[in-house]
Amino acid sequence: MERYEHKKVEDKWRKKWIEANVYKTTEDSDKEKFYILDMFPYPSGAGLHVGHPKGYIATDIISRYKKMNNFNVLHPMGWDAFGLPAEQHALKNKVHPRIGTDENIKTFKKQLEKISLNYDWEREISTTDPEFYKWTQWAFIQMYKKGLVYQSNEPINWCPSCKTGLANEDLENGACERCDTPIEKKKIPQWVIKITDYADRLLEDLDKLNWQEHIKELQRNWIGRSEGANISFKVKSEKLKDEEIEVFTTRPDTLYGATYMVLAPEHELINNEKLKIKNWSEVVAYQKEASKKTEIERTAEGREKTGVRLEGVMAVNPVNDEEIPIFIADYVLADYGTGAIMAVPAHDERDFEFAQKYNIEIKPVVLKKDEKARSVLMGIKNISEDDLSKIGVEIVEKKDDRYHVFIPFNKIEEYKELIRKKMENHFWNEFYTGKKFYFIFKHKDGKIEEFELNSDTNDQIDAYGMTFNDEQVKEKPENVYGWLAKNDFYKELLLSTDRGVMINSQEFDGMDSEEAKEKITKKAGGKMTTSYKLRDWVFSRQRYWGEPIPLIHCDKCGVVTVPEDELPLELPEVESYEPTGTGESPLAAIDEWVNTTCPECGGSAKRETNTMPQWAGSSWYYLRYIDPKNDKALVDKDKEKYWSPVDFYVGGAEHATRHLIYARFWHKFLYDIGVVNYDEPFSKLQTVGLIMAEDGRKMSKRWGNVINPDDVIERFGSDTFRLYEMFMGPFDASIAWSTEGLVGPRKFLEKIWKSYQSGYVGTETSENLKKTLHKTIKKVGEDIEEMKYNTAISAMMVLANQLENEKNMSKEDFGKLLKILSPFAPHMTQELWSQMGNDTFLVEETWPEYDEKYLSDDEITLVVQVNGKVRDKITVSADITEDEAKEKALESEKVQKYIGDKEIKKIIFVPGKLISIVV
RNA sequence: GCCUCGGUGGCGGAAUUGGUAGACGCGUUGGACUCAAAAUCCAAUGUUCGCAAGAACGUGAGAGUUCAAGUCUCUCCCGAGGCACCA
Repeated sequence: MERYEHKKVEDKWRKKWIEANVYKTTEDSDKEKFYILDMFPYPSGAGLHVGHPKGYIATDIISRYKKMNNFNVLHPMGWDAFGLPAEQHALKNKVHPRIGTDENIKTFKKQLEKISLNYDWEREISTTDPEFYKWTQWAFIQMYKKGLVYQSNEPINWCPSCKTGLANEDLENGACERCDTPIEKKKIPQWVIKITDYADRLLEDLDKLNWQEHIKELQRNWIGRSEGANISFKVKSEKLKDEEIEVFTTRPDTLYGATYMVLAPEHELINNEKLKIKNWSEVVAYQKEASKKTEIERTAEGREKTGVRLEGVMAVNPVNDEEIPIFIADYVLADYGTGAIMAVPAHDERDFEFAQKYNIEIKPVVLKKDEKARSVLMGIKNISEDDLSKIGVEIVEKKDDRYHVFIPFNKIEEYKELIRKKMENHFWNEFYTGKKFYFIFKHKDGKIEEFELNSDTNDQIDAYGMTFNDEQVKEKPENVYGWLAKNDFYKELLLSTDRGVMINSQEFDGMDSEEAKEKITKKAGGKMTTSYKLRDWVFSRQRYWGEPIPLIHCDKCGVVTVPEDELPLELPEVESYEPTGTGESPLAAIDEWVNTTCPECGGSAKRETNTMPQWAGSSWYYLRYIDPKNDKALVDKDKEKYWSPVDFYVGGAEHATRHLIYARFWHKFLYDIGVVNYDEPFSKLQTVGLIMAEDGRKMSKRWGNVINPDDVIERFGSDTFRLYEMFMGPFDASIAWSTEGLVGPRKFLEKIWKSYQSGYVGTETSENLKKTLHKTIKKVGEDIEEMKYNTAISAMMVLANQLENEKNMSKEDFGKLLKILSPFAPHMTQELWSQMGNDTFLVEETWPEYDEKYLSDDEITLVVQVNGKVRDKITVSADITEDEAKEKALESEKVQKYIGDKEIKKIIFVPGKLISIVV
């Protein structure tokens, strides 16, 4: 009997497939297309580890499956090869980054070929290839022409270790995503792309994508849309009359509670000399301090808020003309909203903290809706607990001289009556009715006065409150809500961030706060607007190994784009790739490249020396596979129409808010200028789970726990490797590698090999085995479509086990088995297929159909439950009627034992499943 | 703090969407073959009690709905990922 030697089998077929060019994608086909794509890798020096191919194997399986189902499949691969590691390597070894990059690509490709992934290598691309990045530059120029690119001098995120500016997406907790170095703010001129112009579309179009909900949610959060209002406050100082500051707020309903205003330290108005800020030096000192801080220092958890008041300047609240102080504080961010806020300490935790520190008034304007009325009850000498419980009042806290109580809404009148009768003289009681506060004053002589708290009664209540406490009446009355909020029992109602009922807000009192939002905004002369967390895309990098930005600076004409017929603008050779760290790229040192002529006026001009971020090429690479050699256009329109969009995109979840946002943006732009026919690039997205090391940690050179696929393939074979990675568990789960675990899939392959070599094939297939076979055909097809490979493989294992037991199968049926296994284990199945006398390639064969008649069983096992517990299992024919089933179930001795002489109350029959008897 | 997933044997994981919990694989134990070992094959393998037949318990914890809950509802605990001074 011939032994299964994986090496021999796999080498043989790998060679034959390449010779026969079976993976080539044919154009102009009448077949339905299917574009399946992997996120292309960065070819690192370390080569592949076993985690990389997991996604590639999955797409390979789908690709083969779709081909066998008569689809025209596009399944390409390429290289995302610009980036820092190649440059770092070049610096260290004094070779051009291109050399290292090319070597790495070669290694990666060799490794991938060993797995026999059916990529059409004729469509291979690399982002570093000038013929490719020509079109990255071209798209950038189109964006520039459409006004989507602007130069910014705002301070940007700067990584002092990578010596380059970074986009918001490149940060992780305030540090560089690559090297973990804390980010500094640095002022250097930057090219920025207005991705925020697309924020709404990026958000809304998520709804039409067939992506995992969890990834869409990440994008929604990243875009971070919030509805709110822009409202202007007049600014007053000695000299200044007409200046205004606009704030952004999501809570315009709380405008009456705005007791101060805060500007970001970088806010431009501060530098307006007319403000006549009296403590100018203090303000400047604070600005300086703030600019020095790293992102991490600024946002460190638990950090106390700081700020400086602008002395001699006040803002005027547009709805009640109240003058409020203005502060600068770094808890307000310059680049979100308008860089200025109205601070409402009563309904915002940060403002509350700041107000407490700087002793600013806290004025509640929204009363939280509560389930119960509540009160702090004093003067209780004559009030017994019994008195209270009789009318349903619940004591939540008891102190010597007071109760904190909840009052049912329908007992409020009884409660009032009790207070009037039994509260001691010279006390008052206030309680919250669910909508407002109500006061009952009992004077020394027993006279009773009652008030609802509102702006008319506020002063009177405040005055009574004072005299009852034997204090002097104040000259200026206080806000009663303010002193009520000092009591913790009321604080949670008055100082909450929830929606509720308006109070303390003149004509809006009593209104629902949601409803008040728009009305108060209107009264304030503001307008409803939307703000986003998403920032514009900082697009300049001060490094060498990236696409040169195709712009020219001319003294006369300003910034001019490089003429399109001069593209690609190639990276020049340079002596030193070393980043300068000054904010200039290494390209700035090459005079003969930098100095050029202006394409508009012909005068002398200088080239832009920054390069593009690594995300540029990957934002559109998937389009180039459709038409990789086209030198007239980014992609041919007809070809694009046929192949786009990508039907299935597979890659790591870590790209959810980076690559996948940039690519969607880039694609929408290309759609807007008519280059592509669809406004979303990837209709279905599936994320791959990580493969962890055997020790449960991430695979990393640092831990020395990396598993190289070459070693695995050498020992177990590529087919086993492929099967194992798919069998490990759910595709998107991250699971630890187990070398022991490889034995299972290997044994499974050997079982099938042996079944053939032992002569089990060629005779009859039993009825039973036929049933399993057809059920398996159905299941494997369905599971592939849903990427449930682990269960597909286990179903085939069941089939193989049964074949081994029965030792008989027809040639035709065994062929079907080989076909459904072939996407998973292409080499061994192909060898057996050929040994059976076939001279075709399995990948070019047709996927077998299952026969409905084998899917249902004639006899089934019916579970019999008594009171919900399984007591017996009876074998019956599949089409048994309810009455027959009941009769049979009751005949069972075991069942009778549990029924005994008890009365049968109910019998439930679930066809094909169970019968449940309730006694 | 907020958002999104998860929690099932010694381990990776199944479970037709409310209907036999633990498929399939690994590991472990026993047996066959062998001078022996490896490989292979057969059998057992959730826990507890029991010689056995069998019984009870069992899907993070607690309650609830139901004839029936891993699956639905509520409360809580733990873990992973993401966001985080975003007004």
